[in-house]
Amino acid sequence: MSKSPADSLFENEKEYLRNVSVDNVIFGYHDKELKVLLQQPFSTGKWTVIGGYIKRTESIDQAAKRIAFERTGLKNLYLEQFRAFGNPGRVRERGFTAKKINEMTGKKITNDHWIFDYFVSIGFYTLTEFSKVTIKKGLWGETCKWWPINEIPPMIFDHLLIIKEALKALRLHIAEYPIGYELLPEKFTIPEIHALYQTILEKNLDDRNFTRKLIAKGIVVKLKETKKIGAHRSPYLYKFDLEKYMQALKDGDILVF
Amino acid sequence: MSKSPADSLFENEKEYLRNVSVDNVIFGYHDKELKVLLQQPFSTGKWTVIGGYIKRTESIDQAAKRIAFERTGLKNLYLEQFRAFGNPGRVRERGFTAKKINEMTGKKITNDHWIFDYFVSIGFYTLTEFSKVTIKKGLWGETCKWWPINEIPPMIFDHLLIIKEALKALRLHIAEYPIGYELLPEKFTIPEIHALYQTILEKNLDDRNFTRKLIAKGIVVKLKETKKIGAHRSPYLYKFDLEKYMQALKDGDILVF
DNA sequence: TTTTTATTCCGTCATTAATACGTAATGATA
DNA sequence: TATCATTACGTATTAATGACGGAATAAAAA
Repeated sequence: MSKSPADSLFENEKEYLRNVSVDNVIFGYHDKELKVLLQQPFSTGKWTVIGGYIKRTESIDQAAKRIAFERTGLKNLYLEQFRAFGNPGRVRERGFTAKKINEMTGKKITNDHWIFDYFVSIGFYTLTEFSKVTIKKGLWGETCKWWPINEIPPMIFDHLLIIKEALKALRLHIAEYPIGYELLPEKFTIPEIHALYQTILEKNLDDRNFTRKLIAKGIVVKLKETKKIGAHRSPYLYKFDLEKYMQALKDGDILVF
Repeated sequence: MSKSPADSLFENEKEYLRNVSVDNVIFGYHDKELKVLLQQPFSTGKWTVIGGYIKRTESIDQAAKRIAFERTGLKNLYLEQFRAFGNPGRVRERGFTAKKINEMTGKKITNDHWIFDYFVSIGFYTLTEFSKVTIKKGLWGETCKWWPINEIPPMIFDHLLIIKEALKALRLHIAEYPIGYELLPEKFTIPEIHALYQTILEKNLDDRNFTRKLIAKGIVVKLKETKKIGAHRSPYLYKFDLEKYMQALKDGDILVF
């Protein structure tokens, strides 16, 4: 029988903060598909987002980054905090009792131990190219896979709500800050970036108006080259104007689509 | 020597969650002034926002509401969660040691007890009419008063950052959701609501354009009456169209000023 | 008493932004 | 050879925004 994260938390209880955790909603984009990385830690059939505990020596942002790295292998993921979740309904381990923990770890605790209280979870989200990610198995060999955003399996506790809130936050975010630099190749076509926005916002955007606005903001620059694809006519290639892109990332620049 | 909140937390450690707390930034508006409610819990000279701990039986939203009520006496305050703060720098009680706690409470604990780890704090803000509030002293008789938003005294830990982030969130919020219903009398004048927006946003808004946009949204309705004030000509009175106001509160309705 | 100033109110105009379509050229497919 | 999807460029209408002009009133100042 494999050990669960809660055992580990309990065994290393001096290393982690109590009653607080981090939950990362890791979105992945690739070829007109938006997915979310989920894991199935126990054999309950229920899935969870990529969560973990906070070490007493690290900040919540560092914890989120570490936890995301442990699953995706990606350093420098930008994780945006969007909300905290906390109510008495979200107890970590319904199946656990003081007796069971005593059998498993040899530790004697009472039923009013903090491990039986609920955990407040700080929600973060990020967006990456999912073909770049090699999923790493967790310490307890959990199943872990990408799920399309519209086919989410049964989730534990309030994790479906967490995903929905994260998606809402992501969509609000891209109305003010540009995306694409980590998601598209260095040189990309207008149809590619158009599909990216349409997929994430899940709505059709008039191609002529979309292009006009994007170019008006100055964050994309047209190149002389075209992309040689077998199918159809060769579309022009564009690249981001890094300076303007970073400026817009920093200060925000409302993009209404 | 009065007891500190930490003593109480420690004594009632079965009642509260560990390593998590709530911090409420309570903004108060009255007569063209925006203030924030702060308390000075210990005689350190430093001030804090209105914080407290989360009971294991309540949600974080309920905790925020209870904590705000304990200071202001106001039920039904709407508190909006805006961010969580957590890094190893924000230890609650620098002055406390295991020895000191043992002397004060008789409890024997070690220096790696969770009370010495940092607390993740969930930040909430609210906005009220500060002339409606009768400040209640806390259990430990802390000094508690309203401070103008531009004259914040020295704050503990990252509490100045918490106020600044809350103010940023508040200003973003009123760009999408109406305010005023809890802040203005039932019947109010255009100059009054104009001053409210100008004060909170801390910028001048063209009065003609402001009025035009407000009326275009339909959330205010002109009345036949005028306000009989001694000074100057009698301005018309307006009231909120509650139905449209609540609709805008629910769905959001961008108001660019 | 007359002039000045502050307050409240209503209105205009130029500019910019948003929305909704039209259509031609290309090359793959039927 | 005809059809269709893809890419690209353009325009017309409507709506929103920002910057001003100025009149009427009444209090305050001269």
